[in-house]
Amino acid sequence: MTGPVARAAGSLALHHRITADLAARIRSGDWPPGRRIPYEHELMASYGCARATVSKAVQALAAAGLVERRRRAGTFVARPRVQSAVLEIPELQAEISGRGQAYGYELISQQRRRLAPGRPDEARLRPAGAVLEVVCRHLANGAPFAVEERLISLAAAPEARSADFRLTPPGAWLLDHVAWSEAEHRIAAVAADDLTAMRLSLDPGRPCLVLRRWTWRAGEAVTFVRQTFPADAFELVARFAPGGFSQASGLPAVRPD
Amino acid sequence: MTGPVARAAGSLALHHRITADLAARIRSGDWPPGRRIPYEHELMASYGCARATVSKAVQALAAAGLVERRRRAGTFVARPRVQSAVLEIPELQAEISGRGQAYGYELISQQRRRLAPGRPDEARLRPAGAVLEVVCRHLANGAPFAVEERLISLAAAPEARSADFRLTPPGAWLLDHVAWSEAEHRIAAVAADDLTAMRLSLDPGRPCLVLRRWTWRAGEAVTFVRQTFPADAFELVARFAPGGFSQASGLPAVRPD
DNA sequence: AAGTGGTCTAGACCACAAA
DNA sequence: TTGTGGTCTAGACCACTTG
Repeated sequence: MTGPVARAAGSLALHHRITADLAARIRSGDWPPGRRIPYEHELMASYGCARATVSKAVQALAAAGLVERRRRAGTFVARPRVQSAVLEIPELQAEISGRGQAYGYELISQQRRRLAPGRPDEARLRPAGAVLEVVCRHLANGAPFAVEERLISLAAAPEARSADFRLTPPGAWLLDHVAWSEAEHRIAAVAADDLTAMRLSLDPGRPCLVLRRWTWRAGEAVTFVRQTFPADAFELVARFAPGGFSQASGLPAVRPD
Repeated sequence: MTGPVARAAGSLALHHRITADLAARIRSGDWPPGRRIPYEHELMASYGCARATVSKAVQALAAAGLVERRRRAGTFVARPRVQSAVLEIPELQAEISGRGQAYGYELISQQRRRLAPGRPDEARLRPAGAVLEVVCRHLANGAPFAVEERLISLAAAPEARSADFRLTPPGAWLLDHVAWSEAEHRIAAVAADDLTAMRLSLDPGRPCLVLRRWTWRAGEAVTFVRQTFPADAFELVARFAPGGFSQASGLPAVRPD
């Protein structure tokens, strides 16, 4: 019995406080992917509360995908996925291979430079910071599939200084070197400019899909990437179902085309 | 004291079973938006379990956005949002008004017809069903902003038979007449064909962003819509943050541009 | 004022996977 | 075998909001 509900200082429910505490340690990179977080009974002791309370807190992390729980083993920081299931923006290599096509990659240029504060896209990265600029090209069955222009903040990811992107696409490299993060995507249609058209073997003015993505870690911008696809080569898919609760009726067969 | 964990028949945890039960009633339209669902103590009696169990089940629905809970009032089926926060595809009227522009709407045509099984986009709707086809145009400050071609399955939404879309955009009408649903979006870039170019006051061949959306209710396709935007008029935004737990560090100022 | 949902506890049994 | 997380209970106090 009892349980006078020790109302925490911040007027925030205790289990919310615990969730936020743990999430902060994960997002900051303090607890890297794969690391085991404390057992529930340890968190009970740390926070001085019942097991149901810490359990609720950690289950919220699991529902958000930040951790994975395994019986008898413990709870571990999850490896970041490229995307949630809602907006599928796969790694291009996996996407092309999944189509049964041969994937090709070509580095076009790689250089250090300073940000151009005049460009609004770049302004979201740390102002006046040094960045690594990588321009590359993805091929499917030998045909240009996408051009990628990427900036990596060297302040946020100093390991990139010594990275070599001649063989490894920068997206794949970052997946292994940047912990959990927030991201924003912007998707637009544009007419190919002369340079892009040349790189994609298109006529200038032809429509292209442009995907821009900013990625932050702990509030600091890590990378900005702009990928340009020929209009007929790529289509983004986003599924949305409220609450993934098993529905006996079965989902529609959403696989044609 | 007791609590032998009455393992349910389906080998599914009781709170999961309850969540699925309630979600099914909501998605089927059995409980329409705004309807109050049973109080927790009523669910306790129905399922013969402790309050914590039904509470966990209903809180899962709330987390998924299917219901809204108000103290002292009860728990109510939420009105479907156009989109989750992850992929923001707002109603065009709200989007344009939000920019401080004048919104305009024009119906181009409205007619009943049968599905054309040859078109793969349409094939996802119930085969051989009768549909209402609505073509319309959205304007911002008097300039064409988007053309919309929509099919509404009359088998799934018979009320549409008597709807009048001369003044009301079909999207807004559907929001009030179709309950919770699943959706899929496909986003692509295309060159404007002659008809679309004329309707958007563009030169043929100019790039456009095309958004296609299929919506299902209880496994049955309700509507398909194809919206075409001039490339410079529209940009889709998708944010992704793992778990929206308050992070004391604060999110980056993601509002420039 | 009354009743809802929000939270917390102390204890218990269980399934399961790792050691 | 052991200990983790998964689940459930019976009871309690509280905040908030609505009638």
